[in-house]
Amino acid sequence: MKALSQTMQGRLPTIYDVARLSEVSISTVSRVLNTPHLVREKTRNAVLSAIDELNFTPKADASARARKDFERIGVLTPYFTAPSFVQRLGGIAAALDKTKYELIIYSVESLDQLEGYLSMLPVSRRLDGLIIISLPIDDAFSLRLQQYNLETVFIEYSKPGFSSIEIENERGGILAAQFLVQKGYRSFAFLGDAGEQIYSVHPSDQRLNGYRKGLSEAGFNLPDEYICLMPYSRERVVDQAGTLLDLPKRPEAIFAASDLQAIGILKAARMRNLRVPDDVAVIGFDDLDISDFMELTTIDQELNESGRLAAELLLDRIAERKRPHQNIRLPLSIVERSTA
Amino acid sequence: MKALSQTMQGRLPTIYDVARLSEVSISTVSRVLNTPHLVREKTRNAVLSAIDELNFTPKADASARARKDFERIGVLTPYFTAPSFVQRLGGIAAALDKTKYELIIYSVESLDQLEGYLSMLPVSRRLDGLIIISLPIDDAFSLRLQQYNLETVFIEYSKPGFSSIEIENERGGILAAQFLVQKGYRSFAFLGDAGEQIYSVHPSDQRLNGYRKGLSEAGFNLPDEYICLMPYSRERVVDQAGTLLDLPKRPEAIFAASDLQAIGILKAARMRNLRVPDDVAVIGFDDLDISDFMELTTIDQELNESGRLAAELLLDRIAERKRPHQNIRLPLSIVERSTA
DNA sequence: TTGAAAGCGCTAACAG
DNA sequence: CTGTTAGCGCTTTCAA
Repeated sequence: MKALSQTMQGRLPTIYDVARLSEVSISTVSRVLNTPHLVREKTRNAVLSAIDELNFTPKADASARARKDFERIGVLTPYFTAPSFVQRLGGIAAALDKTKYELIIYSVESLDQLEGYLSMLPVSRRLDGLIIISLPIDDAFSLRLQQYNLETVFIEYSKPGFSSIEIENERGGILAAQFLVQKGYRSFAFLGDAGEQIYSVHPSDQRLNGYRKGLSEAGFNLPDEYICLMPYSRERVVDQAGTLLDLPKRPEAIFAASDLQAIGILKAARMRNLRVPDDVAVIGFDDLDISDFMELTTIDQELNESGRLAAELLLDRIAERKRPHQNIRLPLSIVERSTA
Repeated sequence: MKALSQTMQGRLPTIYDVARLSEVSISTVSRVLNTPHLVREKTRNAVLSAIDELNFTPKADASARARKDFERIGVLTPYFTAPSFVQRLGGIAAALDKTKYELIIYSVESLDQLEGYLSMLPVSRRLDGLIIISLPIDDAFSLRLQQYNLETVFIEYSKPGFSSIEIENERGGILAAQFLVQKGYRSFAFLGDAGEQIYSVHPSDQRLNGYRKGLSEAGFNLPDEYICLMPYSRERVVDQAGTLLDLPKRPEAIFAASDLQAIGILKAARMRNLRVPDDVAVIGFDDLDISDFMELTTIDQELNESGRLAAELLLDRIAERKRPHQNIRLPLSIVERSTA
């Protein structure tokens, strides 16, 4: 026993281990497992007790079972630790919680890595389902997913033939504009993403379009100097927000394409001793958990719910392949707090 | 193509078929499946299209058999979406990133669930290693982990016979006290956890002890009315923080056991139109990503690094079982920003 | 970046 | 009845 645990070094026991312990050949062990009636009782019992002692399970069993059902759901996501992604993951984890499925996270940090995953995940096929967050997938890859029958749900993206959870980004921009106008602000700015990250979805532009549209419907326009598009990076948010605040004619209200950017504006405002919302009003987009703490007025896009729904859709389809695909649009709503 | 389908005559395709069709060796096919980044793009594409053409899927049991390990690292964690845990996870994910290991997250939300995982994980044994975050494990379970040879590293907890990453919580409290005293504040309060969550680690008490010790060494004391212990819940943080601020003699400085609680105090202060740090100074503990945005003065406990180190320790031991266990104490440091 | 070759854990044909 | 041995399809050194 002691000797054995040393030779096994943390591996699972194999029939070789059982054979050694019971002093027979591996064939005999195999026979005990498969055709026990062909083995003399005495030998068989010796083998069986060795099996017990080692807590042996034929690896093939596990694998054979696994062929029907891996009990694994994968999530392919960029910016794995950014708050908005975490909240979606939280929703997914919650939906998977009481099920048999494990949650595997594939964190994507480059286009290469994304393509690597998309090449191998469907083929190696050790997943029952896949959730892809905020990642645009080209046809070649989505075809693969279908060909290999890997059930997939998209969040913040969609593709014919797949279920998806999305929001109406343009509508969000319109909502922001309407809200700010109705609150009485008269000049408007926008802080959004420059969107140079080619491999991930960037809804900032659509939000900007909606914002512009909403403003113009109300008779306002959005001058180019009041539009600040920046690469997504925490450090520079505050600086960039500053440029908007330091404009000769400071805008009365700023719509940020994300809460993190809105919070950056708040910080920049504080550094300049500007009062929010009196000197400058700020509205964000996301409604992160922290936004409540910040008293940030924002647009709730139900991040948690998006994850939970995606997982539920996935599980439903896995359980019953004939269930139709669904393309869900989550509602957006203004959460009025104290920054606008 | 026709020739091929004849040679295959009704069998399922294997990597040999793929190799023949794409005119490479089986090793290369295997690499495309498992480590695509190690294969030249042109070769990879050739193999992939052969795979598609044959509709090849690797046999799970054959792979499982040939694979010497599971290529899976599990993380057992409570509060999976709380910022401090996310940051640790981020560190772990970063350390695992260029390796072959997948990251499986087991989110723990009750004592029952924890015990379930601790019973199953070592036995079903489909992990190469396990990282346990902020969860106290009793002897029966830790014995199980060792018995089944599941390599494990603890974060924010330790156990003889295991590697661990910890910080000196009491020292953190002392640091906070020294810092506040040296900044000239004269009356002090504490906001921490009531610690009723029996299944997870609660370092708040030790931080309080250190705080008390540091204050008393400087000749100050910490009256009971100035100690507010509350159940960990986002909603109530602000209310509870409020009670401290509404005290007849408001404390000049408050040390919060976590940044989230500190931010709660900030919000409560803002609601009362109190200036920070002039009317009340606030220092937190953690140094979350958002704390920088909040300009929160706090104690950095290197959350990212804790995750990264844990993963590295684990990988080292997995690669070489004889490597000694390590019990690492991460340094703490004051990050002075504008709230104290 | 690739290929040759030696396993992985197990089954099954064959010999004794 | 039992042991030897040759695969199964795949992964993984090791060299080239």
